[in-house]
Amino acid sequence: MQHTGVTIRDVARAAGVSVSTVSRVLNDKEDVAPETAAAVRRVIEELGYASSLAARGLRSRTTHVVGVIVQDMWHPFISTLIKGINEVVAAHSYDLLAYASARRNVEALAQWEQQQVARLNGTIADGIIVVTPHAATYRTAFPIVAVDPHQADTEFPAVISTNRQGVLEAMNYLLGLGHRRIGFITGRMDLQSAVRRYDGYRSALQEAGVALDPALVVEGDYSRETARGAALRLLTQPHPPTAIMASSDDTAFGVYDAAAELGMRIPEDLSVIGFDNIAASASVNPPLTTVDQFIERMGALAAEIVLKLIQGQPCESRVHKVPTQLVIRQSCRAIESVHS
Amino acid sequence: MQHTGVTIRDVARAAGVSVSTVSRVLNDKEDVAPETAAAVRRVIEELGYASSLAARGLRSRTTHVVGVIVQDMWHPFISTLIKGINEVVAAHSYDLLAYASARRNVEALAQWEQQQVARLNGTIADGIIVVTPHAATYRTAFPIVAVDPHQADTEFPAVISTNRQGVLEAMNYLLGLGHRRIGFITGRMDLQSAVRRYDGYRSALQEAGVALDPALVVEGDYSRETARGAALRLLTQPHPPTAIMASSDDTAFGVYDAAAELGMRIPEDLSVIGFDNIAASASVNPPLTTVDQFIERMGALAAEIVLKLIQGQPCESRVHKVPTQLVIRQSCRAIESVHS
DNA sequence: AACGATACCGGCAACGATACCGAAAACCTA
DNA sequence: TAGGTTTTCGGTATCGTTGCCGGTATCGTT
Repeated sequence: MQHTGVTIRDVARAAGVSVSTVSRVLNDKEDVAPETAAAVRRVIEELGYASSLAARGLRSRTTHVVGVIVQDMWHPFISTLIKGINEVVAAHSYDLLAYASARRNVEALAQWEQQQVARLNGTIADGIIVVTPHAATYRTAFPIVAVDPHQADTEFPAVISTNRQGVLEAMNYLLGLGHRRIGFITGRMDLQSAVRRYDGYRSALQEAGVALDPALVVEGDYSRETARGAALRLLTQPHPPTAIMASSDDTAFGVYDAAAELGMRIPEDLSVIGFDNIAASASVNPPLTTVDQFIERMGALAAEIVLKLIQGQPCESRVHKVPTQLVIRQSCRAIESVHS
Repeated sequence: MQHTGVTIRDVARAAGVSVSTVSRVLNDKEDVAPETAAAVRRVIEELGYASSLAARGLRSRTTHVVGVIVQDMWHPFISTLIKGINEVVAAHSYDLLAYASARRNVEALAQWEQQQVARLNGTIADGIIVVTPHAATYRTAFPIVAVDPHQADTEFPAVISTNRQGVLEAMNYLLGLGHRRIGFITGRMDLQSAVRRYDGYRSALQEAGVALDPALVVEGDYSRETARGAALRLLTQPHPPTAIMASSDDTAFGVYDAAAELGMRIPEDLSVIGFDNIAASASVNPPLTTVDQFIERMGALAAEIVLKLIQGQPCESRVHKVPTQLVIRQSCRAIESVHS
């Protein structure tokens, strides 16, 4: 007995039955006498036994576990997403397992994901949700759902929000308030979501007949710190913007930081709009006007799809869009005509 | 071939070698010719193969994975903790696996945890960190570390913060500002941390020679919504407190909500102190004075201990305390003498 | 040329659990 | 009571992987 814990054999021996019988009790099979089952259950409780996830999955190919592959469990977007996933998954009495790998070499992210998928594939989880995947295909016929994938068209179902449309709405709001010089801080441009948000920015300007000034677009990476630097560059140039459209709430917070450093007030001196509507955006000062992308609902939807796939039901459509909605708070202000 | 993905056998067949050889390549063993290894590696990459975590763990009893058992991955405390854990774990090139179970019956939490531990035990993870465990002992000789356990003395190493001391400091700050009627909203009193924070409240009053008024203590559960109700009760009574010590930042936010409803300004009409120093506490309005318990460091410490245990090193002490620190921001104000 | 020492690799068993098959026991039915 | 049916249970193979053992090929040495 090398196993550090209690195995099914220990239970069988203690209960005076065979391993098979214990297994039957564990899985609520028919063929077992009530009193035998009761005795086995008592022993299981006494010994504090639980079947090994690994061994069970290896043999029976079904684990009642949904896996989530992420690069970082801590980021608010991901953690909110997991909340949405967890609720649906728990309601179906599936367990949730989030996996983050240390061995991550940036130049081969797609391969890294493939590895993670293969590692959990079939033996640990019944289905997998991959968050912001780089790859568009995995070598497996396995329930997989992507959330916010890099690639536009994936082989597996994907859940995305209407990124372009969301920014478009926000921009129209700013334009309606009279802003014409609107700065833009991009997200990580290797992400599909960032590209589409930038698309929304450009489309809105075009529709409004405002020429795009390259000096007003700065590249960010969704992080607060990078955004701070980007905002400083935007705001210290000769002809600074009167409003900044940020590609994420974190990015918007970076703008807040920069404004504070420059002694600018929001919204009096500068209007700001974020994207995501993470929890913090309601409680910052001033409360941030932002585009809600219903992250929890995205997670819930992804979970529903993966559970459907697990149960063998086909997935009707490949791309599932979750609509966005502009949440107006207090970080924007109408601009008075500069010449009046 | 029932496996939905690629197995070691597929790799062996494709590379024209035996399964054993592939295994040797995978584990960087000595006895394999460089060109053979290269060929195998090429096939592995072509097929997108990765060894199954389950099978590998089952056979070799070492997985290079640290497991974290939580009830909810979403809560800021837990998610921050995971961030701290992840950094240390990744630095040692271990993978991180967070597990949340759906089958949770509240009356038998300790047994539920035992199940989770047994489930991951040995075959999936090399060591386990249990967050806010209910049980004080598990039936296993396995690297286990607890963070913020319910029980005061556990059989396994535990990481806690100096909860009592933290509240004591905060209270002394409030008392120093002249406050005498200080309300207290407790945490979930079944948690060790909540009890110790309440201890700190009582000790501070006693040391200062202020009698404890039971009307100023209301039970909460660390949640914002419950705290809102609790704060409303505190603030609408005949002789309301001039300051509220909240058992967590979320609790303090609930106090903010209640104050807003009642038209009270913070800190002009009411001083508030929180506990945790989660990210949001710096960006609320006004920025919250709170007790930083260095959640990330707690996670990092837990990870270090569990890695040490995995490597067979003994753990010198059972209880590891992470010191707290009062972070003074703008939610408190000195009280003018009511009679002047 | 013959031998021993390596280097390399394949076969087999085992990890803990479940699926399947068939045997033993218990229960009917006539 | 004999025969048949059902209930209950044990034995065995197997999942994908690695550890161990031993076999073969290659090479250097005298």
